[in-house]
Amino acid sequence: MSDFVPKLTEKTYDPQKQDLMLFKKWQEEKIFAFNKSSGKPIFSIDTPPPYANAPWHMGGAIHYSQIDMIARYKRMAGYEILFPMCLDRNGLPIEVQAEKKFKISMHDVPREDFLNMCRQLLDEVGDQILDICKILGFSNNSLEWDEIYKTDEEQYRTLTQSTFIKLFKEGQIYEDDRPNNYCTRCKTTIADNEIDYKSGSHTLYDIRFKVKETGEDLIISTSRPELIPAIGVVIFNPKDERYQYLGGKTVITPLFEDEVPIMAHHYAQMEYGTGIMMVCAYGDSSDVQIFRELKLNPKTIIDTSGKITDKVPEYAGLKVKEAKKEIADKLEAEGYVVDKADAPHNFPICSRCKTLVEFLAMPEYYLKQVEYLPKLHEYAQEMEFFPPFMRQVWVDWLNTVSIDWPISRRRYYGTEVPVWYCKSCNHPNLPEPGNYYQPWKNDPPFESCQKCDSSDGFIGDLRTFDTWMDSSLSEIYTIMHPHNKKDETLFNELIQRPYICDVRPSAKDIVRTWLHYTMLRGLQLYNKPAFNCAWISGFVVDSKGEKLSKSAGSTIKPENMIEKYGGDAVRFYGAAEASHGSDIRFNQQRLQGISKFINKFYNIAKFLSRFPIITNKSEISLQPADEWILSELARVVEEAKSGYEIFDFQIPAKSLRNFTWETFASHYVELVKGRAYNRNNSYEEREQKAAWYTLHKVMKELTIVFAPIIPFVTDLIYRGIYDKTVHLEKYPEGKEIIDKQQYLEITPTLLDLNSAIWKYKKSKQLPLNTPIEQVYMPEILFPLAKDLASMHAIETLVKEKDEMPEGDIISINETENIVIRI
RNA sequence: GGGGCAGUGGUCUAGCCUGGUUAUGACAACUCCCUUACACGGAGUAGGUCAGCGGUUCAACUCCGCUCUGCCCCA
Repeated sequence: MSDFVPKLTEKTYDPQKQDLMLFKKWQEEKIFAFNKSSGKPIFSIDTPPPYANAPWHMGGAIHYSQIDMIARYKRMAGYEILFPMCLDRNGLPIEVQAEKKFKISMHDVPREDFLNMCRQLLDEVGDQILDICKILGFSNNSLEWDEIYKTDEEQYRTLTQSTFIKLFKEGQIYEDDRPNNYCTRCKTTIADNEIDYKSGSHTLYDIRFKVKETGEDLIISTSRPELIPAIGVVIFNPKDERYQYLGGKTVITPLFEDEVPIMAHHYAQMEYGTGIMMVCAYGDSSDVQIFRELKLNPKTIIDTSGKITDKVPEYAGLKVKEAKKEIADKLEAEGYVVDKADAPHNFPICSRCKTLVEFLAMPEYYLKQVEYLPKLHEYAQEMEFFPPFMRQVWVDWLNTVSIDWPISRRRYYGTEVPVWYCKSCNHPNLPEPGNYYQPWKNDPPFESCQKCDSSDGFIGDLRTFDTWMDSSLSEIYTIMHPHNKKDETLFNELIQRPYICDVRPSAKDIVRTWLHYTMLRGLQLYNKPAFNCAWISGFVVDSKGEKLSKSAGSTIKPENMIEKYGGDAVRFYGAAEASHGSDIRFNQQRLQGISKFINKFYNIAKFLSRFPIITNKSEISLQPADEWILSELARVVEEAKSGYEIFDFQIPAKSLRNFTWETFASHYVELVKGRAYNRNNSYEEREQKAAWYTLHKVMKELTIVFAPIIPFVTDLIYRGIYDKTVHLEKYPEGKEIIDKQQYLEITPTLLDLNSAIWKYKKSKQLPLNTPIEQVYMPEILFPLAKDLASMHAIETLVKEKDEMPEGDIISINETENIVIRI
C-alpha cells in the first residue's frame, strides 16, 4: 500500500496559492488566444464592455463569470472562440465622477484638461476590473492592456464616426429642433431610456383662471404654477359633459393675463383635479406630445441651465424651483389659489445624475428607428433567447418606442460628432469615413463647402454622441478586431453569415438599450440581425432582494470574497444559486459551502492520483461496479451537456456536484478501495487495474466537464495528474465513456443498501469497519457482491435467503429487505 | 393603469410545459464518529402539504380563474 504515492500532494486546495500561478500559465501559453486558422468553426461572443467608472460588485463578477462559462463550454465543444475583453469608457457617469473628484465643472475647464481627468479615473478603475477578471480565471482571448479594446480609443471611435457618416449620407440621420428630455445639470439632451423615475410628492394647486367670453372662473389643477406663462392651450376631455360649452373659447391666465385657447383633448383626465388641464411648453412628455399633435407654437421659458428666460421678465434668471415658489406665493397672495394639497408623483430624473428632467427644444441629430420597428419585431421573434421569457423584455420595449433616437449629446467625454458647418451657408459638411475626427479642436479635412463652395472656413460641431452609438457597434468591433487589431479579411468572412455575431450576453436591464440599439444598427448597416442568440441574466441582489449597488457596503466586494473562498467558489456559486434569468440573493454562508465542495473535489483527485494510469484496455477486466459508475458518469455528462447547450449553468453545476460527491465519492470510491489497493491479495491484477482505470476515467472526464465552471481546481488536478491543461480538451460524449450503459437501475438500491448498513452499524454503536459475519441482499446487487463485501467488511454474502435463517431483518426501502448478522 | 417574473421546510432551490407512489437538493440546526483522500470530512436525526380561495379531474405543487404579497419594466 505504501507504494501508492499521490501525484497531488497539497493537503487541501488553497486557491490563494494556486490560482494566480495557473492564470499566469494560461497567459504564457496563450491557450485562449484567438486563432483564425485553427480550422474550427468560429463562435463569437460580444462581451459587454464593463463600464470603467466603478469597480465591480458581486453582480458584475458573477455575471461575467457566467459569460466566461459560455466561452469555455463552446471552446470544449469544438469552436474557435472570439471572446475579447474590453472596457467601456465613454459617457456621462465618468464625467460626473470626474467633476466630483476634481471639484470642477466640466464647462469651466479647458476641454482637453477635462478629458485627461476622466482618463485618469478610467485607467485606475479599469485596472481594478481587470485584476478581478484574472482572479476569476476568465478565458478571454487576452487580458493584456494593449489587446483588450476600449470604447474611447481611436479605432473604436473611428468605427462609430464612419457609421454615422454612412447613415447620414443615406438619409437615416437628420437634425431636428424638437423638444426632448433635457438634463439641466449634465447640460445635454437625453434619450427616453436614460430616464429613471423617482417617487415622491408634489403640491397640487387649484388655481382660478377666467374665461374671457363669459367672465366666469375656471379652476385648473397644476403642480407647476411657474409654467403658467408658458401655457399653450387649456384642455378638457371630449367626453366631459361639464365643459363642452367651453370649446373654442379663451381663458385668461392669472398674473400674466395671457389669452389661451380652450380645446377638447382626450389626454385630459376627467377625474384628475377639476378635469381641466393646462398644457405648457413643457411640463412633461405629454405636453410635448400635445403641442406636437395640435401644432402649437411653444413658448419655452426655461433655459438650458434650468433658469427662467427673459421671456418672463419678472422672473428671468430664477431657477425653476425658485420661480415656482415666488409665483405660487404671489398667486396665493392675490387670491388665485382656491385650494392646495400634496399628491404623490413619479418624477422623471436623469438616470446618470438623478437631476429632475426638463423638456426643452434643442437642435439634435436623430437616427431613424420608428420605421424599422416592424422588422425589429420580426427579429425579436426569430432570434433565440436564453432564457426564452426574456424575449418579452425586448418586445415590450419595441411596443413603447414612438420617436426616433436622439443621438447627439452636449457632453465632452465621448465620440465626437464628425461635422463641420460652413461659415457662409451653415451647411453641415461631413468628412470621408475611415479616420477619427475631432471637430472641436481640429480643422476639417477639406477646404471649401460641399454646398456653396465657399472657403470662408468652418465651425466644428462641439457635440459628442450618445454612448449607445458606440456600444451598439460592439458586435461589429468584436468580429473585426481580434486582439484589438483590425482584420478586414476575418470581418469579410464572418459578415457573410446570416447574423453578425453569435451571442449577445447581457443583463436584463439593458435589453431596451444595448440589445435594442445593436439590433437596430445591425439592420441599418448590414440588413441582418446582429445576433444569433441573446443570453440574458438576472441581477445579484442583497439578502433583502434589493439592488447591491445601494446597500452592499464594502463587506461583499468580489475581491474579498474571491480572496476568502477562491475564484472557483464564486463562479460555482453564481452558476448553482439560481435558475437562469432569476435574481440571485447573495448569501455568503452558501458561498462558503461551495468552497467546501471545491476542496472535496480536490481531495478525491488527490486520493486517486496515487494509482497508476492505465491506458491499455487489454490489461483490465472491468467489473460490474466499474461498468455501473461509468454508466452513471456517461448519464451525468449528457445531463450536464443539456444545460451547457442552453447556457443554463445551474444544470451542470448541480448535477455534476451531486454525482461527484454522492455517487462517485461516497459509493463508488468506497466500493473499490479494497480492490484498488488489492487488500489481502484477493483480486486478480486485471481486476485491480480495472479499478485504477475506472477511477482515473471518471476523474478525468469529470474534470473536463467541470472545467467551464471551475477552471482553476480542474486545471490544477488535470495538469497534476495528466500532465496537460484541461482547457483545450474536448467535451466528452457519453458513448466515448462506455459503449453501452449498464446497471443504471441498481443505483437507488445500492445507495439504500449502503445507507442501511452504515445506519445499522451506527445503531449498534459499532465502527464502520466492524466485520459482518453474513449478509443477505437483494438479487440485483449480486454482481457487485465482491466489492460490496470488501466495502462493508462482510465475511459471507448469502445469495439464498433460506440459507441464513438468523439475523436482523432490515428494510432498506419500501420493497426490499436485507438480513444481516454480525 | 398595462405588462413580465416569482411566492415550495429557518434560508436558498428542483419539480410545474408533458397532472398520479412517502415533494429534489444544498446551506444552516441537532446527535454521533478524527475509519489509513478529505473534520473545508463521514454517518444519522428533526423540519415543508408546495401564498390563499375556488374550479377542472378518479387524482393537482403541477392545468384554469380570482385574490393577496414581492421584484422588475413600461405608462
